[in-house]
Amino acid sequence: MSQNTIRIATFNVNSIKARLPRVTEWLEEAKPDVALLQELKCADESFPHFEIESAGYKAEIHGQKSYNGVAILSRHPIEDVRRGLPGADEMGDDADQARYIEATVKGIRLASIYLPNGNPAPGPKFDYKLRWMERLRAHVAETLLPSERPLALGGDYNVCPTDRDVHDPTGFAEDALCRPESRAAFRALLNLGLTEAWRALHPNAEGKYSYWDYGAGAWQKDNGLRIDHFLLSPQAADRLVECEIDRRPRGREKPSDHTPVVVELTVD
DNA sequence: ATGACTTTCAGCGAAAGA
Repeated sequence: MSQNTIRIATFNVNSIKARLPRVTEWLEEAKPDVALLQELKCADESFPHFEIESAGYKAEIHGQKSYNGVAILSRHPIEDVRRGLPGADEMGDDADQARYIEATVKGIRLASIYLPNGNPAPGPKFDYKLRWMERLRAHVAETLLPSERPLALGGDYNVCPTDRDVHDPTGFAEDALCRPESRAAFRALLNLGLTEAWRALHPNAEGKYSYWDYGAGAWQKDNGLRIDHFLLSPQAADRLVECEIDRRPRGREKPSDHTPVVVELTVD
């Protein structure tokens, strides 16, 4: 007896308008049930709903002009949408940054996350990154995990979890993506009981990346970083079938600097 | 090599990205 599965992708598109041909052709070929997008760089009212619906997807948006912006695209109904993490009021400086959207699809609680980059580090942007990560940790601990439901948090975490996830560990040692504080905050999420899906299925892999800089021939030389991840609650990790990096979109004309990561989970 | 590339902005150079 075969089981039904759901395929969920995460993709930092680096402008949904500039990337629309890449995104629609990838949706047509990869056909994920859900696509979590980051860096839309557009306001809610200018999101290209017509083209996305024509590809077969409904979209819930948390947009922002010029910067940031996240979305949940789905071929199935999207329920109980939440925009933004709790705690913005205490932050003082980020009430507007559109970096988090959460919703339920087919009984799975999903989030699309665009974690702050944090460079240059040290500095105020790095402090902001660490505060944002603590807000995410608190929300997962206080609200999401206690529900004891399947939970998949996908997105651009802007963290290389270990040196195996960086083409040049020495050169990036002081970078906000690789610094010990960033990695400790990422491990604090895992220590709540979350599973990093790709690493769980590829425990010994090195040199597998989800981002390549536009410059210096980084893609051609495979000088990349693995910073796009899925974190799963125990109830979702028990359903984990597969997690793969889809390199195809990065090699095409006018690509995003990121490429999608796809996770497959069984559903009832 | 003080670089490299891309996107946005009521732009015309600068900021941000990672």
